[in-house]
Amino acid sequence: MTMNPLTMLRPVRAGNAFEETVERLLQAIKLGVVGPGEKLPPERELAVQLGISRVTLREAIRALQEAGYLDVRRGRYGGAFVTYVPPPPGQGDLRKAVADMGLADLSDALTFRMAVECGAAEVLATSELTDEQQALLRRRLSELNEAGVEDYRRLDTAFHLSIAELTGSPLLATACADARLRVSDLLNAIPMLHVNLEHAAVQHQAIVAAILAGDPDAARRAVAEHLEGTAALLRAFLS
Amino acid sequence: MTMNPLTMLRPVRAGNAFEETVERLLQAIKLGVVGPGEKLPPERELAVQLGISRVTLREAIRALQEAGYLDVRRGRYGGAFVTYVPPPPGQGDLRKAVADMGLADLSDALTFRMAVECGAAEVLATSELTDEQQALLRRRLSELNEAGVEDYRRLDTAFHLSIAELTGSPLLATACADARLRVSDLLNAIPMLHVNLEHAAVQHQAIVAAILAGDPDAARRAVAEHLEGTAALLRAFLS
DNA sequence: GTTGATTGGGCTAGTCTCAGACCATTGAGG
DNA sequence: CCTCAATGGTCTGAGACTAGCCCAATCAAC
Repeated sequence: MTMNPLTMLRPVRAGNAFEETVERLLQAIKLGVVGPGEKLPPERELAVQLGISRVTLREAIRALQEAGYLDVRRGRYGGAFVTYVPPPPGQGDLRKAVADMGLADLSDALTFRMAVECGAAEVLATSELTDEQQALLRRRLSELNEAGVEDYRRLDTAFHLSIAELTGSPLLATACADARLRVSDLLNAIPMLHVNLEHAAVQHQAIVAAILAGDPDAARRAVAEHLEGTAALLRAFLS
Repeated sequence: MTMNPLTMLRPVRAGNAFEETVERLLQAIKLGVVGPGEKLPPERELAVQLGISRVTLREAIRALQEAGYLDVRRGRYGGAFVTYVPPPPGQGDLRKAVADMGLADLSDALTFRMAVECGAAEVLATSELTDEQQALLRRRLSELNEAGVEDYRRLDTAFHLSIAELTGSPLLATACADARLRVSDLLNAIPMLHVNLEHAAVQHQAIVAAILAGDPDAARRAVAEHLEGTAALLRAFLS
């Protein structure tokens, strides 16, 4: 056997459709893809998008409703409205969050994130951006800079994912989203200190500048430095 | 809506379990994870590894048997033996292979591969390698250098995937395997010209050297150059 | 008010998938 | 030759999942 088969012969499906759907919707909610007060697409549409039957989707929505994440209303202009508001960041849950996922998985997730997000930034800096794309990137940055404590995580996620999506590579965008998901619980548990936010703002600025300047190496380094900062922060609060 | 929901609200499952299993096994066979003459793990084991029932696995195996990829034998020391031998590379099918996946998907796959494989090499060059790991890397390289036309693709895959697996990040390894899969049909359709093989050998050597030297930047550049070569080759045969 | 479009709520028949048990075949070792 | 462990082959009952249909509620527009 010349190759390790474990990488290829891994599980075909992660669990049953219901569980996966709950997980997926929860991620969309926690990451703020649909923010507080907004509503999910209509069941019939969403079921198609998720590639599952409406019955299964409804079960998942019902579970999230009972868990307090959604408020479901009938009738025209009804829908499943997000009631979840992200908890105020605090140090309390960090150790628990880490314990939940395991140290090996944490390292895995951070490594993965570093690889794909750096890659995305480099790709984006290499490609020619339209005025519209440049504007989007700038807008995301300024939105993030003006964000309050409430919205910071969501807009931070939006900023990072925009870089991935702008590459035009769905695979890369998905990988970045996946990476973000795997560390989101950790990120939410980190207290947002003023100095850290300032560092992050400078780094975000550097990332955008490098991308707009078409400097792949600088973009990569900027992202690497930024993510390294996050990782260091995690380590600091864990030790 | 502050974020593009299409990245998060994508399909939960790619298809039914049967189809996904056939696909997965076919990939393992075509990539040479289980080479010609070797056999798949026993059904009961494999079903557990793939996270599916034995019934579904058997259906998939039967399909592959009827398609001529496997020879299934009963009794002790029996099993599902791989009969597939990779077809001799040729230019004939390249356009067809590209047409099958579409130009946008091709670009997506190449971009993704560039990002994750460069990332893996950089990560690996950053980490401290044990003697054993260094030896594995060297062995894969020398195996590849001594490979005949028959084994070249398989050993090339093994070499690239080893880099990903040695990072110790399953997520990254899986991403690299996935990326490789998406271009494997293209790679198989490229004729293996002597000059190209020589270039590739030099580049492989450079990649290993950079990793063993612990030079992340050089490792990244070496991989980027190597993959860019492949992409250029594809473009050349397509125009 | 009445209407009609939109949306969630619910039902059913059929298919897919699973876990587990038991049968059939093979071949090395005694 | 016989035995027995390992392996594929088969069946069954239960549960998950689906497609499609119709009902119920809501609210803007008329």
